Amino acid sequence: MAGAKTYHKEDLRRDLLATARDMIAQQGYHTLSLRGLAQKVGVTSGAPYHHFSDRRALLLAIAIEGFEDLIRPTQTPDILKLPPFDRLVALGRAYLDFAQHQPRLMELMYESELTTPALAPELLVYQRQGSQALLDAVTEALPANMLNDRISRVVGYWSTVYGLAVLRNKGLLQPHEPKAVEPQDTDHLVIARSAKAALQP
Amino acid sequence: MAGAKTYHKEDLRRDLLATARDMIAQQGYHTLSLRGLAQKVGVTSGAPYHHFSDRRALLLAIAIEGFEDLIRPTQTPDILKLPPFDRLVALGRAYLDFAQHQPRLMELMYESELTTPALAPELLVYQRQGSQALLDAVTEALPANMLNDRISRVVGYWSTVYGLAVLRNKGLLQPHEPKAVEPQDTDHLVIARSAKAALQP
DNA sequence: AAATCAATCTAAGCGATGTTTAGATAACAC
DNA sequence: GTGTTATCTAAACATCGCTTAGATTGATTT
Repeated sequence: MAGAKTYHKEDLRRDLLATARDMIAQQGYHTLSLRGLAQKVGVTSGAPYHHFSDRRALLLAIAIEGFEDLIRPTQTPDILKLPPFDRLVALGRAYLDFAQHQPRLMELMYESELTTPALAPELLVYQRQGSQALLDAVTEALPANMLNDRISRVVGYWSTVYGLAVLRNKGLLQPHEPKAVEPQDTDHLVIARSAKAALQP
Repeated sequence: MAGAKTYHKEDLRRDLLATARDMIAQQGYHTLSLRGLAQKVGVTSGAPYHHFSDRRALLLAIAIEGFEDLIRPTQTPDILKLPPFDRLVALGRAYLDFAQHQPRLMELMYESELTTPALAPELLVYQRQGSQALLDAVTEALPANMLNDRISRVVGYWSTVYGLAVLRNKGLLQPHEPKAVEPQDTDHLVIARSAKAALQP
């Protein structure tokens, strides 16, 4: 009897994740309480502990879902078949799009107590995977005579993309700009320029 | 009788700030509890509320102290008298040095619940002030024929510096680098390159 | 100098939270 | 059907932020 109100919930774990994700998308992970979540799902406060060892584990699961959503588009044939330079620009834009549409999720993925001071080791893997496609594209786009300078160029491009994504969400990109040009309009300029800077001598 | 153990503490507010700053520097702001702090200072749990309206206010005071430490070196004559290009590189390095030496404080200043989702408006002023010297230097260093492209160049340089500072603290700059060149060694390379990229056509 | 007053602290408690435990209920295997 | 296991409820515990009432101190006033 799917959907009927039973004592046993059909799939409480999935309900918890989906509802928590919605709540986080609205008000951030800080204010999410397991008790409030349980109440919203219609279950007592002890029930979630049969599906997650603690609050941290639930947040971790949601963060990992977020990374999968972030990484998936970077592995499509559409992206992979692009020439290296076009690919790294496309990846940068994809990263920025994700950050712009899921700002609260980004906080959970990169700035939450899951990552600092004691990082969940599982999450570090995903954090690195999240930028790997970007880094590979820079390396592949580099002419052979610059490969020895590879690291600083990779670091430079990745830093620019991440900094741009985060600072925009924090509202720190228009400090006292009177004729405020929207950063969205300058994204591709910044990305293209830093991509060029990563490749040119 | 300074230092004598009196009922009235000499300057509890200062003690609380100093001790809290130490605790945050060690384990981050997440795990800081007012009760634990009060106990460490040797006072009951209600005492801090005579000096700070709530936990948030104490964290805010510490964050603001941090911004003052971050901003002060950017306003010295030594820095201000540098030519624009040298100045913006020096400012970038100063920013990175601060982040490297105070990683937990950086989290409080830029990634804590003070800043998201409901930002303390006082803090936004300091956050913007923290990058203002950087932005000014880029603008001043720009030749007249590029001023119309000013915003994207300023945004690009600031994003690179911030991204580099934060990603290094998160350990996200050496993903699977076998012969791991320390990011410290590439800082000036990255900064100099992004500074150049911000200025050149 | 004595009395008054405001500031600061303690002691105790409230409400909310994360988490655990014991026991009831439902789904399922045999 | 019977027994087993997973899942939920109900209740409780510890901790935390924060408030209140009252005690103690230092300063001010007279």
